Amino acid sequence: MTSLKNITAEEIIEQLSEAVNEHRLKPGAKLREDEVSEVFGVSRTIVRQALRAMAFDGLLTIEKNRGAFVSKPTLKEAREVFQARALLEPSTARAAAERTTPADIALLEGHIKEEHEALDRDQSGLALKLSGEFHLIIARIADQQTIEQFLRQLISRSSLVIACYWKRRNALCESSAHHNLVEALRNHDGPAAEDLMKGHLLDIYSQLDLREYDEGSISLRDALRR
Amino acid sequence: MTSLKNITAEEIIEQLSEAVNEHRLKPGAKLREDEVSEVFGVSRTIVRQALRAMAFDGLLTIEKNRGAFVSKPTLKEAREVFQARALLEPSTARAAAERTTPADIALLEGHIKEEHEALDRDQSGLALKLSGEFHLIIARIADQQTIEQFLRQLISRSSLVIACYWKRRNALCESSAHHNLVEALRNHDGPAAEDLMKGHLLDIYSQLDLREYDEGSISLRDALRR
DNA sequence: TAGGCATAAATTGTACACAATGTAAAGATA
DNA sequence: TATCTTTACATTGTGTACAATTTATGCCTA
Repeated sequence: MTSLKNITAEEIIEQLSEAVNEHRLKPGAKLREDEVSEVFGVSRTIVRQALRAMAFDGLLTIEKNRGAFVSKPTLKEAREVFQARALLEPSTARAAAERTTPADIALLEGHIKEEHEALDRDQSGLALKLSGEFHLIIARIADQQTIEQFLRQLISRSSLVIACYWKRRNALCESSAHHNLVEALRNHDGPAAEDLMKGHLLDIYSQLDLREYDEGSISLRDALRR
Repeated sequence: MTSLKNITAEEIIEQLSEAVNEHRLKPGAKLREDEVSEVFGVSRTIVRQALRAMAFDGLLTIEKNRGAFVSKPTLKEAREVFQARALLEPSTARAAAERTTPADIALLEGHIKEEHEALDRDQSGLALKLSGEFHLIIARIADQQTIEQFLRQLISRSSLVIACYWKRRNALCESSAHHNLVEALRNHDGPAAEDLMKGHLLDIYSQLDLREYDEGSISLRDALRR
């Protein structure tokens, strides 16, 4: 797959991040340094760089002397991720609408097509990754690199949130939200794009099961006695 | 100052970040690994961890094989930083207003007092750092850790922007913006807090000199002939 | 003297060895 | 048998040596 020479830390980050975003690596999974270094054929030094970088993005959690694990967002973090997205993305969509070019439209439509194909093949992980990329492209169209970087983190974390809190496990629903957004962008209709994005995020949020539950050790005792 | 034993990467990050935020380390300054490791009495391994972490926050820029430099924001980055803050901070201030406790008010007022004292002593770097922390405290009051982390980055970068693009060099103006914000928080007046924050950010932004300028070698020739 | 080339010095990048820590297994004691 | 202790193993953390690269220096030539 990857040519065996000179794998950089960035390439490892890329591949591991993709695996997390596609739910091939699930929250809680441990990434042993030796294992990763063998897989990619590099020294632990490079692997450590990659793991630390991913920890900065919130994808991994590094526990001292214990190792790197795919992050498990808490309920609070899950809510915060979508609250932050709700602040950043609608305005960004509006800004994008005012700058969208025909080439951008073509790119977005190609992306939507790939999403549909992935869903048809029951590759829900791939579809989820593509769906996240769709949001990133909008930030790129808006030509907002700073916001794009924050969104990259937030969207990756959203993938973790979905892995942990999605209501109906195997049903990643097909919606026309992305299609409608592209229409608004094509028409350079900023306010519409903003509203659609706002609604789209609320829609995703509403499909998460973010009810409180007991995490305390007291309920553990109860759970074990049946 | 710091006890000489077991300095961690986090402590180095803390101290170097503070130096950048207070403009003791200016944009473009180089941080040699050997030098830093001698100053803190640790090995290069630890220093590299710290430098990389700061690069993730945008405080430093690491150029391959050349080293770590305090970042110089471009005009575009400067604008983006304040555009991002404009999206995040007003809403956060409103949320904070609804949760502010008397203890929070006391903390904020103490902070403002320190700011004034620093300005009176012409410690503009210190005043700037304190001013940034004020904004962070509001995010903390709002109990939004995710946004707080983004803001931490944005505020540090704002410090770099101010170092590069502030109109009147030695005049960091005393304003009542922070005081007015505290009043809104004390009254649990969310909408007022939101508006005040919006205006405050615009105010800072307007004091930056973000006009386009020629960076090409052509204008250099002109600049030298007088 | 200015420019370019070769060499030497300084600095960063990487691999690896060893130390520190955590984890699992085996044994002892009640 | 259950629990605690001890021991061995596995894994991460850090310092250091060396390689790769950049930067500075001196020399040569036109």
